[in-house]
Amino acid sequence: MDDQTRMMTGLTGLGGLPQPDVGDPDSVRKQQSLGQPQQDIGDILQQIMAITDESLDEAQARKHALNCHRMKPALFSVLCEIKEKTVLSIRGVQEEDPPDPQIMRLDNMLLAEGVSGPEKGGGSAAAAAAAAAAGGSPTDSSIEHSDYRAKLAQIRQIYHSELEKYEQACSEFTNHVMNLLREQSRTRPISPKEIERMVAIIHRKFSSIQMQLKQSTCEAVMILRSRFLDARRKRRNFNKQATEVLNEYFYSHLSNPYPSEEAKEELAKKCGITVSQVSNWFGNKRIRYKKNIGKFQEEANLYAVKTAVDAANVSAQASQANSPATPNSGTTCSISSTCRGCPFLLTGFTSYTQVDTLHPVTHLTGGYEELSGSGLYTPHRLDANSWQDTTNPPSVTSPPGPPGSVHSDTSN
DNA sequence: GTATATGATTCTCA
DNA sequence: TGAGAATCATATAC
Repeated sequence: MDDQTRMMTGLTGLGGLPQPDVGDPDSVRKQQSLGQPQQDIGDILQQIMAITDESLDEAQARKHALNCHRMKPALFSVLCEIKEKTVLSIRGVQEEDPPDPQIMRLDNMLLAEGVSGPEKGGGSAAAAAAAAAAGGSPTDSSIEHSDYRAKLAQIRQIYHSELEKYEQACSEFTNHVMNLLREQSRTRPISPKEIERMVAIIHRKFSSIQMQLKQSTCEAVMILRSRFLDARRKRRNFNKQATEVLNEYFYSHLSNPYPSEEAKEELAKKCGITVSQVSNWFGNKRIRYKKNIGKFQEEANLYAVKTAVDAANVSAQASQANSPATPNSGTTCSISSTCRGCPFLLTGFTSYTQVDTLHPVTHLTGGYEELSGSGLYTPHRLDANSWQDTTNPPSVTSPPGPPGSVHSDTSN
């Protein structure tokens, strides 16, 4: 007799079903000789199906009868035997799966974006960094920042609530299956290892749902991020005063318009923009100036005149303030606020004004040049080694500004 | 609506 | 890493 037949014949006698006594080998033989095993199986299945419609009490009673059946130990041992054989085929399944790389990627991303993990940092930090890079007015940045944070918090909330539901459903189903298995373990051999494996299978099934949840959350974050980044691309022109400050610096350092980090910071502060925006501005300005010097001549003239007028005003104030005996005793540079502190002497500057208003740009190169060791400084003249003639920024060859000067062309 | 100006981004290079 | 160069995308002027 094969295992299945043994099992089935064993089952026919269980549960108080109206079957011949299977405990009696003669009876079984009689049955088989009658050629009715197929019919019996059909009947048994019918009866099993009917069990679901029976009342709980009846089912309990049958279960009790089954547990107390004198054939139970025999059936159990048969099942154990079958199990012993079949367990070999499922051994491979028992090996632990490595963590799904896709889930790991999603987890890392959600963590980095601040959706999972601790509430602080992550996304808000990313938003802060992005907002800082966005530039514009601080108010705008903070509005965008808070908007981003609010939306991210919303995503986070939905994610956690869905995750909670998922975990609850998963644990409920697992418990249910475990209870069923425990229950069944009274009538068939189920090892704790098997229960564990079953739980793992359930978790695997559920993890695909979890993956979907994580994936859609990531997508939502990506969409939010791209919208936020798109918003960053929305360009706003700097205000007039900021542009003037930058232009003043640029044209007054035309021989070497590469502000140092300190100068950039100072300019950024003065203009109400970020240091990277200052860098962008100078990068764009240098390229565009170089490409079309002619076009910028007018602008250069404008700033030359402006700086000359400013300087004249400063000199007038200085001569009023200073002793009449020393009319040219070193006023500070007024080309731009960033130049203040440079001993841009009136003599040098007067000549600068006269020359450059008559012959602009070609002579107006900004920066300071020491007059043959005299200690007096005049604006630089454009020379062959100037940045405008080379692809790369000039090496640090321009004359150093006076001590304490903030000019980058003298310090970098 | 089109041309131009301009701030930002991306890529390459030293 | 900073700069040049090309390019994108938007603002602004007409």
